[in-house]
Amino acid sequence: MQIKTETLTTVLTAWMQSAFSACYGESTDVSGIGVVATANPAFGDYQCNAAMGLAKLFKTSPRTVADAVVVAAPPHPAVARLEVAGPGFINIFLDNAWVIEQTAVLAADACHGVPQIGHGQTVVMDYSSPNIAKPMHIGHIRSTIIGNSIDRMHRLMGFRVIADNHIGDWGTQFGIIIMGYRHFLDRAALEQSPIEELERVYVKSYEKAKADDSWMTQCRQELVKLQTGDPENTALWKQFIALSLGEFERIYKRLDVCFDLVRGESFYNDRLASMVALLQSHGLVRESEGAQCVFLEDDGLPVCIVRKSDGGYNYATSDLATVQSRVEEFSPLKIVYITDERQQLHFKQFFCISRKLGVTTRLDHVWFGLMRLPDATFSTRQGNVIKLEHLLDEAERRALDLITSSSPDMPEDRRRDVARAVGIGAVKYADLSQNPQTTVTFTWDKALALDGNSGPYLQYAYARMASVRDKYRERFPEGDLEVSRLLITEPIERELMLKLLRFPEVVVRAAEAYKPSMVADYLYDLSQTYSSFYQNVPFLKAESGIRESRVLLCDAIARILRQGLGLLGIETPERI
RNA sequence: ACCCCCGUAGCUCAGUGGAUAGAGCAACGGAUUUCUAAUCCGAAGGUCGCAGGUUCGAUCCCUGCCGGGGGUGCCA
Repeated sequence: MQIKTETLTTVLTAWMQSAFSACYGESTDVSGIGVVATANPAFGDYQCNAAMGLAKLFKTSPRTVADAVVVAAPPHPAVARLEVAGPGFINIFLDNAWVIEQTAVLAADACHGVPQIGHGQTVVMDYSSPNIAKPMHIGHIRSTIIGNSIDRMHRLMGFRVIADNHIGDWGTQFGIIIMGYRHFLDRAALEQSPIEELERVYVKSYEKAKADDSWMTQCRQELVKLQTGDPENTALWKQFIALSLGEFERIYKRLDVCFDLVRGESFYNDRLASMVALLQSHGLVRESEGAQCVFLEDDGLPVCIVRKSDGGYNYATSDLATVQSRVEEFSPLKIVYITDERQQLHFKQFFCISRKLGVTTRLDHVWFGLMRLPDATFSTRQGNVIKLEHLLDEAERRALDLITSSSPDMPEDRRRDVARAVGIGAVKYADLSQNPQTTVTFTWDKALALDGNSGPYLQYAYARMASVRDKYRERFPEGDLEVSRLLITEPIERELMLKLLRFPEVVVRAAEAYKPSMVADYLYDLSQTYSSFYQNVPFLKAESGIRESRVLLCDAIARILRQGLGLLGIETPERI
């Protein structure tokens, strides 16, 4: 079986490069010559701007270069004509029959033209990674949602993805929690809401530790007992994990996020000592103030502690051991970490040390900006956190209100189901449509927007497409879309087809840039154009032939929109 | 002190080394006997933080400055 790896842009780029070669000889370096979609249809569909840059090299004018390339370009089935414009732009006009044919091919393809560039390769994705004994709040949604979307994009491109939820189940906080649990626990509250109660005792114990040195010392002792296998503390620790995972799982189910592995940091505990030994054998470790350190000043990075003066290990060591384990077990092409921006230095350090140990696997850190509240930075201790479940509940409630008023005839259970999809879709889209690297200022109205540039706008557009298809079947039972073909009778139909043909490269570029927002942007733009089409051009009332073409186009857009929203983890109800 | 992000319409944000910088919200004027008005159409809104530089061409790349956020050896 042949694996598709091309997109429209790569096809046109290769062709344009061959035209330059034909014109200026095989020895000319054409690797920098590219093709981009035009901003204005007056300038064609795609354009090549290379003539301007190369004119100096060829010691002639840009227009002369462009004219020569246009003449030398071999015929291509996709290209109707070329035009030289302005200072030396080469404008490419695609052939209508080819556009129609490719749209039909794209719509029928299971992956909708997305190239299978990951075929036969494995990627490990490390995202979400909440800490045990702490509730998930709105700050945790970004890693989960962004990571999951990047995960989905890679799967669509044919990668085997190992999504690993690297739970924070080890570390100094457990001494504090154990002390809190022993002294402050309210059993009834634990029954009611386990994580909230665990967090409460943690915060109380933490406050006491800050003020009371002897309490802090006892916390450390409990931690040491846990780390040395004390049965009682180990049992407590396991209980904390079980309680937390149960609550996390409930949220993941609502968000439709699932992992292939849930391995906490503790999974790698027995590798920590040997990891430090390995670092030592590479001559990377030096003792400083009682701690084992890797100095990275030659790489322009601050020192990294791999074993504390008390003999404990910290997260750099743990992450190094985790890489080692993942490389051994999965032989991945790359390992991708999705965390907030505060961890950039940590990842630079441990990636650097990994390379010194000879790890050649590509390691990528995808970071995103913090979530803030309009008036304050929010933190657990200030008590101004918004729990993730509260956000999701509120989203579904608002969506239900809207559906109840706009579709009063819909049965109750169905209305709830749609409200769930729309509410969760609104929350996800609000996050994914923004450039990940900017700080998000959380507001309820933005996170739960149901109109304008929002998840529900896209879902609504989809529901209308589905409705068109169903209405067609209802009113024209004798019609056969299978044997009908696409036509271009209005400029907006061609515009829509060209947008559909861009879907594969949007997915590839978004995945490579780790930016789901690029997919969101594309889908919103597509949906806007569709809405205009829908509003201004009759489908079912058009004459036979044109009617079938428009219904087919509508169906093609629906398929792409459904797949695209799927990449964002957003459902597409058939009715809203 | 140093390092990393951000600064675009009143507000929230897209955007790309290319031709006339775009959406949403808010505000203004229209459209519903019609395929779902959660929509569409129109008008309005900009020294792309400031100043230099590179380039045929810079909002985008480089340097400096100003403003905001984050980080910097024993938390993760």
